[in-house]
Amino acid sequence: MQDIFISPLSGGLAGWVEAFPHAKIADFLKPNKSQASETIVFWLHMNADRQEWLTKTIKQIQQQYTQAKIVVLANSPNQAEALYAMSLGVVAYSHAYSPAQVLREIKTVISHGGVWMGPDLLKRLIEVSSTLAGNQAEQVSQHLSLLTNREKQVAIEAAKGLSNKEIARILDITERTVKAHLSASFERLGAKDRLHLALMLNNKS
Amino acid sequence: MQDIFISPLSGGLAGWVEAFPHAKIADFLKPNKSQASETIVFWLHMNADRQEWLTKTIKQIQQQYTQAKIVVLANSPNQAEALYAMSLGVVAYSHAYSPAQVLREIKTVISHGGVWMGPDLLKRLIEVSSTLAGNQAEQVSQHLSLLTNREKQVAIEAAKGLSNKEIARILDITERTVKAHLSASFERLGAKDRLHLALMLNNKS
DNA sequence: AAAAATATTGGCCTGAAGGACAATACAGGT
DNA sequence: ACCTGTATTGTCCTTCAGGCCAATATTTTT
Repeated sequence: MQDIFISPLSGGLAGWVEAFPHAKIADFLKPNKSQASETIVFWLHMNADRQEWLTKTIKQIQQQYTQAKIVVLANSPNQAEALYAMSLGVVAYSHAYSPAQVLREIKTVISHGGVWMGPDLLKRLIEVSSTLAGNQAEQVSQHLSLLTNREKQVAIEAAKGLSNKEIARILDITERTVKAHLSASFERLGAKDRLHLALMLNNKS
Repeated sequence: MQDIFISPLSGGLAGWVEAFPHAKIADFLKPNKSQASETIVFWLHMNADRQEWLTKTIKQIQQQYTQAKIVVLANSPNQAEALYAMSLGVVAYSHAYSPAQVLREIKTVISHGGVWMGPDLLKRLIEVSSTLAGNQAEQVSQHLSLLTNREKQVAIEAAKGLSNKEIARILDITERTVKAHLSASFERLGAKDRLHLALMLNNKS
């Protein structure tokens, strides 16, 4: 799992380098040419005056890397910004000057499908939500994080209602392979068949 | 890091044992005599009719073990219960029959300070908190109005993921009749199979 | 270097799903 | 009485899904 830090500070912050000596550090998002199957963690260094940049960058990443996990490291963390970032699909939000140890913890958490946020933020989220009746929009499930890349692709197509044969065609693999990935997906997600899988991925369970 | 499962089912569920062969399984919380400094993960097996028990047990754990992480594994997960549990300080909420793999993921996440919850719940938390506004009534699909009463009943069950046989049993009709109603439903709604029907009735297409 | 996942494909088999082609019974409206 | 829509069930048949038995190559992790 590769780490890419994006920060206006060339060289990044000391804690980052300490935590991930082999990470790439850039000052802007480079176009994704290679169709890497590997999951990439993007660490976005957020400054109060760069909200527009944050929005744009997150969207770009999500377009170019379906597998990416995005972390926002804020110079001046605040709940509003955290909420905003997480509503865009960011899976962790922390202080830019978090020590290396914390950064590594964050990485462990998100790479196993978890979410990382400060205790205050979590509490706030829960308090507010407990009192309100909410709605839900569309976004694909984080169940997907439990699947491997290929399984994910197959599962997504299956959840759209495609047959194994159709999936095989568009992914250019054998129908047999589709079955294998699907069976593995059922196992991992605890779904009993493709319909249950679809319900899960469509936020119905 | 020690794992303690608390479940009314002696022996616990298979997935737990598979995930954590060395965990203790009890049917009630034992008093803590030793002042262990080690972090303990408590996995509470929740049943719909035991909310009182859940509340009491969580409070006891928090009193006796300052370091404890508490996970709730629910037989019938739902958002309300999840919100309630997390408002008590639970750091993960999942299905009781989650596969071993998921349980291990959860443990990894929480033991590194993360929070684990279903994608629905997270999304709901964020949405509600960030918008704080408009809700939207639970609109049952308008598709259903195209069906006759009996077809409707059958279609709804099918959309939950039940098999023809199961539907036949709960509606007390023959499996053949279920098929007839389903075929009629497909015809009327223009669905090509039960999965598409499910997607339609779940407002996904 | 060794071990563990992941991606790929094969064949075989069972059971479920859904279409084709029916029949019967009952309700309500014309 | 007659027609129409609904509800019910039957048999036969084909296709598909998914489990079980694998094996192999590549990648990732330890």
